[in-house]
Amino acid sequence: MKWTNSFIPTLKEDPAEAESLSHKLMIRAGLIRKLSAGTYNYLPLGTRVLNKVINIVREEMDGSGSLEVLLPALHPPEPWEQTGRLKDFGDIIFKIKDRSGKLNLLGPTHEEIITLLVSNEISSYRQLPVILYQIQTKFRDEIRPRFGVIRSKEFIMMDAYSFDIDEEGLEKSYRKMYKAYCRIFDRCGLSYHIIEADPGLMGGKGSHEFTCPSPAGEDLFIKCGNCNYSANPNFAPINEFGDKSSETPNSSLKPLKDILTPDKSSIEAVSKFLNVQPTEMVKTMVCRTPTGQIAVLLRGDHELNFAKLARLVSAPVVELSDEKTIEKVTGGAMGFSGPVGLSARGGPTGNIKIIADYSVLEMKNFVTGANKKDMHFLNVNINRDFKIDRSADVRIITEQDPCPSCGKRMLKIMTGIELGHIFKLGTKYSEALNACFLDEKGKRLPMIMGCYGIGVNRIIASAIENSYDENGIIWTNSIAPYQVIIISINPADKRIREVSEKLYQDLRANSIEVLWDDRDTSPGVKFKDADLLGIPLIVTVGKGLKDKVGGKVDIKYRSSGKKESIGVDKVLEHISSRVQGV
RNA sequence: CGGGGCGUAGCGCAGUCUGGCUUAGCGCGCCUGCCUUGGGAGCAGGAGGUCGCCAGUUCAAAUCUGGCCGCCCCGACCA
Repeated sequence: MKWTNSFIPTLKEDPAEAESLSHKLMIRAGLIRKLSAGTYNYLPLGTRVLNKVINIVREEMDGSGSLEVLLPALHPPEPWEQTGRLKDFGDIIFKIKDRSGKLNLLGPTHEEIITLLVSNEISSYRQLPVILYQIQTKFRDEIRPRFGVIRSKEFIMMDAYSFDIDEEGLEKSYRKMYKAYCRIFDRCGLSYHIIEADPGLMGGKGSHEFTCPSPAGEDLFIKCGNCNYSANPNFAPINEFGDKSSETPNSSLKPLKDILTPDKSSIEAVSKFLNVQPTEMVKTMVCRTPTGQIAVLLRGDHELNFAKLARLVSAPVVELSDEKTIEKVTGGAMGFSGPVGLSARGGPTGNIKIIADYSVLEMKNFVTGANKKDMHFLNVNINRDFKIDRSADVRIITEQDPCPSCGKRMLKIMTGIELGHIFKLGTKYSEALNACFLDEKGKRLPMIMGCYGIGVNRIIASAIENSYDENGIIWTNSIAPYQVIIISINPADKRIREVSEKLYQDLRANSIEVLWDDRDTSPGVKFKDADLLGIPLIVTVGKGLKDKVGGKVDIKYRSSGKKESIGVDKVLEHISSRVQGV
């Protein structure tokens, strides 16, 4: 492609609308332009990269034995009602009405639709297993789209779904996808972590996130510096009865005392006011479950992990109670809750359960709310001042905790971009939508499902977040929009034009993707744009042609910055050997 | 949805506090011509703006007031 025939609007300055690095560079290099918050136009260069990524995804999915399909983006609401997810997803789903007034959804994901399809068409164990995938636009009415294409309202997803006759089959399908995902991200040149994760709204029991570390990421994960264990903090168990840093060695139990704390309701405010550390305080969080209210006790500096709590009490969702309920349960104002006296109000072991995080067990003489406005207790102690129903691991892991896998205290909390997520679903959807098969004995059984998603647009943003310098993007060969860019220093010069043209045609004849910057503009502009675009090989045709020994052109490698001069007669072969085998 | 910020030419911004001194500016980009060609050249000429929208205050509004819309950031939320 000749630059003068293309449409590559580059910008000298950072756009005001962009904050994250990949977002700025994608706009500056002419890959994308915003249409509205959370929707983007892909320009020719961006589309080329997108297609490169899609091709890699498709090759690897096909290679894994999965079959490509294409499902509608427009969904009837009924299957979503059947699985309960119309309600669970809530406002995330775009809802539109057709001319007859019937509700339609824009698909945010396709478990329901694919399960319905398979349920109608597959009925025998002989037809299983099967893995179907598609590469298609998804719609999600995000609360806050951000970071350009990293979180947008409309995005391209590769979503795959496996159907098996038993758990063993699911395990095999899951491994296949796991491996295919690794190959896809490897080929795209991304660094990524594979993280044990919580299935969340998808349901099921077991999932892994593929996350690219980046400051523009919204996902937190923990990583062990010793054994490489990675997990979502919401998922990581804390295999320890307490945290040694909070031990109060041998201190005798001091007498319980109340103290006025006017308007000091947060841990931070009380900590300052009473001059005690948050680690010496216990916070009491009143939570609502389908079966009743729970008071959860946590050390002041810890955070409640709702997912763990939900699993503990076998509830689908656990939420914080509202202010009125809290006042009813504790008899005091919100922000001044505490465990002391709860027994009289239905605590152990009446209808209000008290659950203490393990770390609270080792605490002595701590501070809690007094269930009275503007009042706290000092020197509170378990068993002496109140009883608990049970202790458990219900908090979010911190960097100070031991690794769940190796036990060493070398955890780091990192941020990353979630590139892909794979789930073992089980029978949640097949049961709800009646996707069953007959086994060899003629017994009717629900199919065992897995689902697997990749954010295709996020691969592009992540690749840039992974690889750039102060001058622009540095593409890896496999997803670069072009392999080679030819800069003609002065296209009006006859010799330069002829040599450039011949090289351009020769490269094309050899199926090498080449962009020829044939613009009549000053050399600096072309060098800057070439760096900004990040094309791996930059070939400059200019004064090197006057070399005494014979005409030469210059090659610069974008990633290393290394330069070399090559004779005009050898340059085609030279470039071919660099570009092949990518 | 709560908090904060922004909206002036294709892009980046000044002007708004203190209404009139502007025919609404600057840099980049764009168009024409000349010139130049190894790291965002130079000279000359030129095009391009309902100052987000609506209403109000005023002799007078980019500037003050009210409402609305859009965009960005933080939070909550989210596969």
